[in-house]
Amino acid sequence: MPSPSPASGASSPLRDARRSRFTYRQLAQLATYGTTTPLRVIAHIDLDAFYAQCEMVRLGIPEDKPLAVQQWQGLIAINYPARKWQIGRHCDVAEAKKLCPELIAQHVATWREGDDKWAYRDDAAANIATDKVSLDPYRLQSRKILALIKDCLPKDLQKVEKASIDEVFLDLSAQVHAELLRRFPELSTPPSSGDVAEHLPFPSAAALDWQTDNLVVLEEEQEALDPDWDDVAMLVGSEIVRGVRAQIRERLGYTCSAGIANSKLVSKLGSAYKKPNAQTVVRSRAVLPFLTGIKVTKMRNLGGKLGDQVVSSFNTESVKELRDIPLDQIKAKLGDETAVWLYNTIRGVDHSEVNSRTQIKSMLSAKSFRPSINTPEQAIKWLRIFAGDIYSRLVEEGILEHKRWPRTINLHHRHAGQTRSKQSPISSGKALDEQALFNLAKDLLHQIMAEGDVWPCANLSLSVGGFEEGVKGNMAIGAFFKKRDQVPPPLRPTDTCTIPEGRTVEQPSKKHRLDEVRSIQRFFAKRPAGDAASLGANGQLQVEKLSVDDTSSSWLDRGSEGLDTRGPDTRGPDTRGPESRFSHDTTTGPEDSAQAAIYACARCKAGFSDEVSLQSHQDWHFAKDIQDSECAASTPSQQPTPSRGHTSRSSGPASRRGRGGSKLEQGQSRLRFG
DNA sequence: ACTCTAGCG
DNA sequence: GGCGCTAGAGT
Repeated sequence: MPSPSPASGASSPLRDARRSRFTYRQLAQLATYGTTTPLRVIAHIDLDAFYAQCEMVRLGIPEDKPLAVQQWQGLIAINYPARKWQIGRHCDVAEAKKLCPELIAQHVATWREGDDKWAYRDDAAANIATDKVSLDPYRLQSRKILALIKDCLPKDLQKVEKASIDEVFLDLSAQVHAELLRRFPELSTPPSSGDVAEHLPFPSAAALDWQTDNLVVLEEEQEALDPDWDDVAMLVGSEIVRGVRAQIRERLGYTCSAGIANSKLVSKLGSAYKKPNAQTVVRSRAVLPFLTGIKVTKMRNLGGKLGDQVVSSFNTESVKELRDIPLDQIKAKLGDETAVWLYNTIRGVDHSEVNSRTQIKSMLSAKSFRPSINTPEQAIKWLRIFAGDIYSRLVEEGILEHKRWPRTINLHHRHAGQTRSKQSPISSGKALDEQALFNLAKDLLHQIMAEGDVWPCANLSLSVGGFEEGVKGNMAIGAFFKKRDQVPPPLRPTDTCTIPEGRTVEQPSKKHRLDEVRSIQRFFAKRPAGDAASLGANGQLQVEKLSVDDTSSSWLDRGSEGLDTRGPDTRGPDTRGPESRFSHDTTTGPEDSAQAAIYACARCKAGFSDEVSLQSHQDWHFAKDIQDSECAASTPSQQPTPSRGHTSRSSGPASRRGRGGSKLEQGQSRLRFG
């Protein structure tokens, strides 16, 4: 059927059998990180046995050697070679050594009373009474990895959420969007009808090369469907992630696992699917079959009591069976909000946003006392250690440069099973040093002591929180979140701004279309030719045109510079002693390039220094308009709505605790490759 | 300001 | 199973 003439029955030019399922609008929404577009690409990256890897790298231990990280007599991380010996987190050191005599059990670093820095000590395990564990070495590595990840992605097209010390979410939508336009110029042609509801032409690529990715195996019928844009988008995302993982491996020596999917929910399950050192793609057509093989308690936010409640309410932990339960029945058990959330979750529907926030909100330093301590003098010694710990972390947060400032300090105390706390404000006016923190902590302790029984004390913790962003000489907040008639900030590419509806979008602007192109080239230019060919590598010309002066050093020549937001030399106590092999490239902050604005946006008056920036800014308006036009339809799907108000009944035992350690249990779909 | 619960690794 | 950590709701 070479004739390009009208699809027969369908009459509408918008719906044609030879057209994509997806519309121009849905494509455009990628550029603004719209959370409901089916083309969205989210990745979850999870470092393999992170603490253990940190020690392997630090100590220069060959990666096939079994190693575990020890905390007192227990183990808090076990690398994959050691897991072959059945060593798990439930083991203590003695048991583990019995299972595997060659096991290297490396104790975590500790702070020690009377010492002002943490250190790795041979005798730490024997000094539980005087030492407190320090996770600083891992935080430091976590930062470096995060910085590298950000460095691998185009500055203005990245959205990175630090989910924990060893996990990140990436929203790759905008980058994938740019790459799709580059590879498939036909996507840049406006819809012939002029209506963004028109369906896209079908992708010109016939077969997709998934390389080493794991794909969920599907029924033939499903697999036989031609790839549509969601598959292509996913493939591009997967290539990006493979590149990021390769960099982490090459530059820092860490392996990680990744999941690529349409949502945070599914991408996280994907990264856990195959470990270590692998990545799993869950295409949208594979979501339901994929989830079918997964226990409901493995899903995000269902690992705790809520999950137990679900299981006991419906007498199954199978996602497949839960899907057969009508919404009303779920509502009856869990309350409306939670029910709707669950109903969507077990269908892989999750529109939660990737927050481009890599900053922590509070920090805590704590110690459990075994045995309990009994005097103020003892407590005060610990407060000094806590203060030192927290201070060094505050320095890393940029407290010296007033980048971030904690508003409150809090002391918790446990006595006779009861916990009490006191908190007080931290003045933002005066200097905050270790001594000041210590003094505040002592005050709080005195308040607690004045109010009741304190001894014996089983636990003390000091925390600071309520961080505010830099105040001094920094107009960030006021400038960006001021007026109702919100305009996109003209000069800062990665900041978010709220638009009137209260949603946030990121606005690409300024010189960064160029960075973007460059950075995409990084990924695809140095790839074996076969790879791009499978997708039909067009769009090259366009890139050539855009990638003008590439005078700056190639990313390959750079370390993680320019990304870490710390100022120079704000490191904690780190490289100490010969055993410490973490390297610490000192980094410089991002430079501000103030530019003269000679091009103005007609719509919002934002100024730009060159035509390309202006164009890219107008693209943003275009995409945002489309997103806005979609507002009514979009559900602001959210958190699990922790069954607060209506939990009521039978929060019964359920005592599920599946904790079996088996990872790929029951009927999960098999994987096609390795 | 303070307490409590939850979730995760 | 405990510990260290973070977040957020309720009051």
